[in-house]
Amino acid sequence: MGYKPSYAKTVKRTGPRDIALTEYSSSILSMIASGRARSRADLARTLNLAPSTITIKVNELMEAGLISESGSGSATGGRRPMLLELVPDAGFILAADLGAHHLWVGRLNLSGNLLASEIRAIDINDGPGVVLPQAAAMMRALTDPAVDPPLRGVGMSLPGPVNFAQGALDSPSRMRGWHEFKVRNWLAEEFGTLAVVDNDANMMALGEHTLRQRESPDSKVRQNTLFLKAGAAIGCGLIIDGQAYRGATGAAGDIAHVQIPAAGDAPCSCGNRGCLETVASGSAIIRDLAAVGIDAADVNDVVLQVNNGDPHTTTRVRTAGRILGQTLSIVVNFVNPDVVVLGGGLSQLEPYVAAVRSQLYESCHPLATKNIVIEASLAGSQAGLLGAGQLCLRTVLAS
Amino acid sequence: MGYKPSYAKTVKRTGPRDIALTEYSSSILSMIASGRARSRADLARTLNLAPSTITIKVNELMEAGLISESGSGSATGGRRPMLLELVPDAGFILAADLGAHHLWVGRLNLSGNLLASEIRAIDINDGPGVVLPQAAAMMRALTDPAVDPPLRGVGMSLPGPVNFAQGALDSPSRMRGWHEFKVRNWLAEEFGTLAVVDNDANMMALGEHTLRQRESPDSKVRQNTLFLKAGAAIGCGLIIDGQAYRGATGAAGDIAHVQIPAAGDAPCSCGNRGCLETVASGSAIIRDLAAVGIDAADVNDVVLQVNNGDPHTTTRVRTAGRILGQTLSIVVNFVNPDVVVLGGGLSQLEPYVAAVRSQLYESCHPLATKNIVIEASLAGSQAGLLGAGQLCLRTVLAS
DNA sequence: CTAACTTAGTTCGGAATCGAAGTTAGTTGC
DNA sequence: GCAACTAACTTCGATTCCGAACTAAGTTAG
Repeated sequence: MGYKPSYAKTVKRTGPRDIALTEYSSSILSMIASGRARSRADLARTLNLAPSTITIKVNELMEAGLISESGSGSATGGRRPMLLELVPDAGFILAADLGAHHLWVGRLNLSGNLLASEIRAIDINDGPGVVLPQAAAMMRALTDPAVDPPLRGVGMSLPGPVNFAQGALDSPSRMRGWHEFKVRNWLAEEFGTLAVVDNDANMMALGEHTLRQRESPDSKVRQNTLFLKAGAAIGCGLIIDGQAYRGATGAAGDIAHVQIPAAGDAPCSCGNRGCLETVASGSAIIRDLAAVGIDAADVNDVVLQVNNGDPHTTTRVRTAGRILGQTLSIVVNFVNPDVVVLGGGLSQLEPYVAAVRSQLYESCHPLATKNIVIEASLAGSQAGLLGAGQLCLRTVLAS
Repeated sequence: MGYKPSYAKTVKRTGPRDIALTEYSSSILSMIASGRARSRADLARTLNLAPSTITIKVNELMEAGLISESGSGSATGGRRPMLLELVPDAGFILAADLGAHHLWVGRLNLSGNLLASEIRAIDINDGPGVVLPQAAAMMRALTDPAVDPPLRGVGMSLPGPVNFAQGALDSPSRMRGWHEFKVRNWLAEEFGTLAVVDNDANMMALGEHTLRQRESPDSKVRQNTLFLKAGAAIGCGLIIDGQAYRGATGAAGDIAHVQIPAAGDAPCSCGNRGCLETVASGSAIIRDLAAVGIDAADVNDVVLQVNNGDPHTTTRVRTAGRILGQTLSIVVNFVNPDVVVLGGGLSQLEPYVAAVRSQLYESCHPLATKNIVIEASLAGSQAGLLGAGQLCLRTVLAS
């Protein structure tokens, strides 16, 4: 056979009608799905293609039943654009957000909208042999083979360091039995479809970023987002140029296990001592509250107590925010993002967000905070599920 | 009028022969100049174009006198590639590396090779009105209008935070008179050509990265480089995907003014207290040595003393390296680069490099140091000049 | 040393993309 | 409420770029 061009540009695609689509067709689908472009003119700008080319491609995709027009947008001094969307029932995506103690699954249409979801308490330490079949069953419960459009892919968010290329966790702490278990392959075989897995912070970052892009498609310049997940644990996801940045070995975004002076030599789940996570995370707060006789089972309890005005808890949360802000400022200085988003359970607390924000403004170089936006997550607890769906969607549409 | 396509693909280019070159022609020139591709087959892979297209483009460029074949490379199991290079005298580039106390200028051919250079002591605090004309005169001294090929561009490395879009410094400490002075515009007007300026750490990072790419064109995967410049001051440049990463406001890479415990509340030139730079920089070492009666005028003196085996200085240098390594580990964990390069005067000292390296291995997450390379700069003191030339070259060839 | 394989580069017809000019449909300012 | 402007989208001929098949020139294994 010999000649296998890596620059191949023509791909076959199965869909409502089998039709040959060119390279750019999948980019177009990706752009529409992720909200990076909403009209033909948008597409021409974003993909750097001639408007005439876009017309042809869009017509092909519409004839193939993959996209459709969905009314017109608002004018900006000229003719108003025709908005485009993926035909919602040309297929669907299943997504799962796996935490230490919860399993949240959802179903999304090809526009990346969450249509249904289900949550259940689990113990991650039961290992993949128990947890993954549970997840699969819950996801299947959201489908009905008799009437469903085709399943296009499955995405899963995992609460530990993920080797993205392998589709597996790499030495996660507090996740017995998961080390190097090929989660992605398992999902792909189980559902007989494309699957993607990534670290929860990355997924949440992507989910949040996509949501923000859709909310304000005008401000297309804000493409560098730093997402900090502060729940029971601390994690960080980075979006550079609209895409998840994973670094050389997929470890990028680690910030929880930085040694900080305020932590003294408190032992950390990672095996080291004095990590940020032993002071600024939800677990650390809960531990410290227990020491003074205040009972909180999980981060939600902490949130409740602060909302009820408990002064001790509020002070502790504020301290955690300030310390996190100090460490985060190093990273913000270095990465110089457009947006810093605070997610995870603690981000629901205004005192926490305020503490992080003010500490960032104090500790960062003025140039780094010049036009920065520091806000709590818009996606909230859905961020992980949305991100897992979004990453899956992008992968599906790009393949 | 009216229709100004931003996706325009056909550009005119002045050269030995005026000829219309397509979009890809400039990419080809860039790739060859930066060493990212050395043969037609390389170009096809790197640019994701069909080999046939490359043939056509390369022939055009050769007819236009911009590139030429330069012998054949070594075979890897098949026919050996014909190496391509920019015709050295189709033009040249001037570069300048400006420091607090030195001004180093150089002349490069279109292959990015340094052909001649000149260094002089200056005082940056004389301001742009004095220093820039000096620089221009020194650069002119490297040219001979009678016999030279055309000057294609000028690049300058600046020792402070640069707003890249503006081409000016933004609130540099210890650089009286430079704030918001439009250095790039000044150079462009002075030489009547394209000009680029950037922060010294970014320039050095690019110079080093380019050099490494040429040394081992086989390992094309190492595209994420973190370059740490440790001289009198500390700076950091980041190469992501082969290109300088500057962040939202051009402030990316700042690491010198992180507050660290070891610094206590030592005052820093930035106005804050307790910055990394007050402990781990060359200036800090010189200051501390003076306090115990050891005289060192600049970083070179420190280097000499360590090489002469002065135990006190060596210990101090090792301490600086360890402290730097601690802070750097936060960034290395977060960015997860393929390569960490140590540059600047202190990087000539094996004890310094060893201290940083061992501290990084100790403090970083194992996943982040899995395949990492931590080395002293190959470009050495030329890094800044090479980088300034390289960035200029890339800009020229891409325009 | 030959056969099988691998990699580099070329040729040429056909398909994909472009660019200019035009149409449609708004906004803005007087 | 009209003229001038701006933006979105389409049409169609001209051009570019691709892909398959080919030549060229090496390596490897028996």
